[in-house]
Amino acid sequence: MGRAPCCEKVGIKRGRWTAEEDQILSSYIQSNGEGSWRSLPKNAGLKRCGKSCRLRWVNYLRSDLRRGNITPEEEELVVKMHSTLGNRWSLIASHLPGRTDNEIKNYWNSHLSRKLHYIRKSHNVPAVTMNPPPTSQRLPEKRRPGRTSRSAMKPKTHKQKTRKTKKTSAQPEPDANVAINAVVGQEALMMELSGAEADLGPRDDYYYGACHERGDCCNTNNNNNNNNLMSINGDNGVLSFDEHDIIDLLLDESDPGNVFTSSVGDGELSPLGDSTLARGSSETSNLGNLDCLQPCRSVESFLNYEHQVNDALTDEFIDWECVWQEGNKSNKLCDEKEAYDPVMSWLLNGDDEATIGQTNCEKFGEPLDHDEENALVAWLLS
DNA sequence: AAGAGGTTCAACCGCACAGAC
DNA sequence: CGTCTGTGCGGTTGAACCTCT
Repeated sequence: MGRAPCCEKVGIKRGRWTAEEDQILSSYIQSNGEGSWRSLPKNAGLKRCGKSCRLRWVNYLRSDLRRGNITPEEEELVVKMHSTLGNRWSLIASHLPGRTDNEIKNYWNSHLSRKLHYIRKSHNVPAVTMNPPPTSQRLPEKRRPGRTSRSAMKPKTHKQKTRKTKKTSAQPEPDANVAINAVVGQEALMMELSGAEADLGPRDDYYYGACHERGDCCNTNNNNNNNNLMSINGDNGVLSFDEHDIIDLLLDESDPGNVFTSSVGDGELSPLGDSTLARGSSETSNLGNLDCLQPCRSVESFLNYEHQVNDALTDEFIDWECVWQEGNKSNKLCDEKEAYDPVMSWLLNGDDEATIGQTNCEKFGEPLDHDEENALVAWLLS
C-alpha cells in the first residue's frame, strides 16, 4: 500500500509565495508557534501544502535568518565542514547562525563546487584517479537522501530527545563513525571525546577508522601491523559520540590538536583539514605532525582558480620536502612499531583493497613522483 | 535593443526516521 | 511488533535574473 500524500493535491497553490501569504503565515506562527504543519494551512487559511508552509517559514520568513552574501568566514566553515561531513547541509547550516540548509546547499552547488571543479581541471586531476579504499577507510561519502538522526538536528521547538542506538542495515556508516573519520588520527581528541582512555584497551588493539559493519570492524587483525588503528564500534560498547560534540571539537580553535587549526596561522585554514594528511598531531601518527601543511592564506586562495595553475596547488599547500622528511621519521617509527597508516599505504602503494593496511615501511620514505602527488591531491580534493 | 545562454535560488519532491498508537 | 503520521532531509526543478554577443 502506498504512502498517503502529505496533503491534498487538488486546490493547493504552488509556486512562488505572495507577500500576502507570507503575512498570513508569519502572523499565524507568531501567535500559534511552529509545528503541526499539516494542519497549519487549514487553520491559517492558506491554500498551501503544510510542507510548503514549513519550508517557507524555515528558509525565508524566520526572524533569525541572516540575509546577505555568504562571508569568507562562513565560506571557510562550509568548506571545512563539507570536507568532513559531505552533503549534510542541515548539519553544516546548524553551525552557521542564520543560514539555512537550502542556502548553504545552493551556495555550494553554484559557487564552491564549481571552484573545486576548476581546481581539479586546472590540475589535470580527475575526480577519481584510483580505486577507492574500502568503505571502512573512506572519508564520508554522499549519504542517501532522507533524514539524519534527530540528535543531529538543530534544536528547534521541541526538546532534545535521548539518542536511540537503533540502526538499520540500510545505514552502513553510522553518523558517529562518519564524524570519527573526520578526526582520524587524533588520538588525544579521541581520548578527550571518550573521556576514558583505559576503555580503549591496549594500544595494539585499536585503530582509527569507521567500522561500517557491525561486528565487521575492519582490519582489527593485531598481527597485520595495523597497530595504529583504533576500533570504535558502538556495538562493542566501546565508544559512542555525538557528532555535534565532534564538530565542536573540530572547530575549536583553542585546541592545539585540532585538525583544522594546527600549524596554520590565525584565521587560516588548512585545506587539508580533512582527515588523512592532517592527521598526526599525536606522536603515534605516521606523518608526525602538521608541519607539512603550508599555511595557506585563506580558503579563498585555496579555492581560487588563479592560484591553482600547474602545480601551484601542491606546492602551495603541501611541503613535499617536509612530507619526505616526516616519511623518514615514520620509517623509523615503522621499524620500531611496524605502525603504518593504511590510508597512506593505499595512496602510495595500494591499487586494490588487498594492499590496504599492509605494512610497507620501506616504501613510505620514498619521494612522491608526480603521479603520486596528483593522486594524493585528487584524493584530498575528492 | 533583443535574444541566447548561463546562473541563482525558492520551491517542490520523494524518501526515511522517530514517535504515537 | 506493525502501521500510521508528522517531520525534515538531500536532490532536483524551473522561473527569475544576469551577462554576453
